[in-house]
Amino acid sequence: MISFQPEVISWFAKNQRDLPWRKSTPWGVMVSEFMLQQTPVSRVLPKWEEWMQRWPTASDLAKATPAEIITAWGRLGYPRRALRLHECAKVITNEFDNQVPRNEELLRQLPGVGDYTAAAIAAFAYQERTLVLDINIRRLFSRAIDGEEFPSSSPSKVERGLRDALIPENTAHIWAAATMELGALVCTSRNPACEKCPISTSCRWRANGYPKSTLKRTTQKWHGTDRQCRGTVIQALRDNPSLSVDQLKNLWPDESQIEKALQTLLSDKLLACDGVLYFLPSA
DNA sequence: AAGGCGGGGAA
DNA sequence: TTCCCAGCCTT
Repeated sequence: MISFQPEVISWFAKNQRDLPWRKSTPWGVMVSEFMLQQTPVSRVLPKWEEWMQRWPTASDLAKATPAEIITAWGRLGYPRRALRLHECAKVITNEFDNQVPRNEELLRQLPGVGDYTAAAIAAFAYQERTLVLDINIRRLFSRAIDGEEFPSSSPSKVERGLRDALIPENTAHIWAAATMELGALVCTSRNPACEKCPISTSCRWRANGYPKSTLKRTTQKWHGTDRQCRGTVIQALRDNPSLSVDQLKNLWPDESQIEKALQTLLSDKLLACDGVLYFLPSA
């Protein structure tokens, strides 16, 4: 049944991108995985270089302040990832002798590390045999094997079992990187480049005539008023980092929404001190 | 199982 | 405008 592994591996050997975290330390791998959660490679590249220069190991980052870290995170998005990575750095420094854990179950306990990230770090930093299922890999298999345009919203037990059975014995980490790369560069979400695909002749989705997915797309982002209110606060603080809470309340008709927005923002990108709010990226 | 969380670039 | 991105965490 599984005869397409050699094609994928040799395609990867010839076509893989030269990504800096592929020849970095385990900590470098970990930083990249956090930055890459829901963020495209192209936007992560410069920021990763900057962080590795500034904080080469976990203990270096552990010494930084949240304000410095959020500032350095800049506009990568989902700033809570930066704070969770900071927490990871402290745990690694204090409990793991400044070494990123190799064990998947141990990694999984760290803040901000879910099933994917734990498997990815173990595989890419330590060449462990883990089941790596990111959106690229899931989409590739969904099409090639299941004949479905898109995978379900999250991996089921059945999916995990089927994909696990495909992992080669001694080169699991290469298999993970190769399938991920194929999904990212060829078997893309929109306009896949099937003419460049090394396994197109055995692709079930292609054989079936590329049926459109009937599955409901994953959560549509909706910019509700809560979100707009937060955006207003952030913009105001970018211009003037020392606005007080009272001044902010004049920016929005509904005072309670401002309070709600601040409650959300205070957990990651704002700091409060003596009734004045500081927007960390400009601190 | 569903919904929230950022931001920028491509379609 | 909508869609997409090497997900995670809390109801």
